[in-house]
Amino acid sequence: MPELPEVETTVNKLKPLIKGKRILEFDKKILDLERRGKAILIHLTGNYFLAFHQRMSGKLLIVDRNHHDKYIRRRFQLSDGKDLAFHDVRRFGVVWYGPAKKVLEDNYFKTLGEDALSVGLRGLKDLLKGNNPPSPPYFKGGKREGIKSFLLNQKNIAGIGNICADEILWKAKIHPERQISSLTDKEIKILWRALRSVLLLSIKLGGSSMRDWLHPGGESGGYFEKRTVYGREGEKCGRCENKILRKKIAGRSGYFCPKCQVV
DNA sequence: GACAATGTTACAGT
DNA sequence: CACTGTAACATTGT
Repeated sequence: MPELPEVETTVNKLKPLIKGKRILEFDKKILDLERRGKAILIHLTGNYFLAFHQRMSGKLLIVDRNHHDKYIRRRFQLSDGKDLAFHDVRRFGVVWYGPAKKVLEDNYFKTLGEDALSVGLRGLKDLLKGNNPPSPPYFKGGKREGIKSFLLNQKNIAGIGNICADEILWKAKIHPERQISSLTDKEIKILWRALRSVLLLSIKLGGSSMRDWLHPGGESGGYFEKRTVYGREGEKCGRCENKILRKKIAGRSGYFCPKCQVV
């Protein structure tokens, strides 16, 4: 499911394909693209934004104008003759269009925490310990909350989804239900490093193409094959002889090694 | 029918 | 009261 690495990949791949082109129906030119959390923001002339959240099954594709598909929910004709298409089987995806200010007033953007790739070790520590200002204005982390639930909450840190959370926690050897208040400074440092390495490796490999997620040009990403725990219930842990468990945590499927991930 | 997924909201429980 | 966890919701292919 599109998480930070997939959205980052989408933006990176889409940028050279559409930057500078015009969107005919809006009569606006595409100035730039950026990722914010798991959303894609397209900056248009006139201080307008076109933005997307892929949620579960959304994909942004560049397609020929005569190419049709029942799951293309929205399409935008570009000045180069191609179409930018929002393909979304599950219809959970969100499309925003309007003045930049209006779009950013949407609850999703308004409550988004600091980006997972921008958070420094210091920042992560402050978040987990509830230090400093009410860090992000909509910060939701509590003392006894489990670490996975904390990482998945976009109001705390933006961009981490279910796959990345499990991969990060396995790498850091931390149990997903570990209470955040019990994490030592040393563990937080390991967690921060694991967070960065998982996200950066996934971006390098073009994200996870599980189910049918694709890059705008139709290529698939290579991270899903490299994953260590997600979806690997019953398989052997990559570090010890134990089997990967699956348990419902924070309302999602959680995969982890009960032996080397410390509660 | 159950399930998988995201992110928001409502609500029961501590 | 403040904080937690859980369930429900939007949807549809498997």
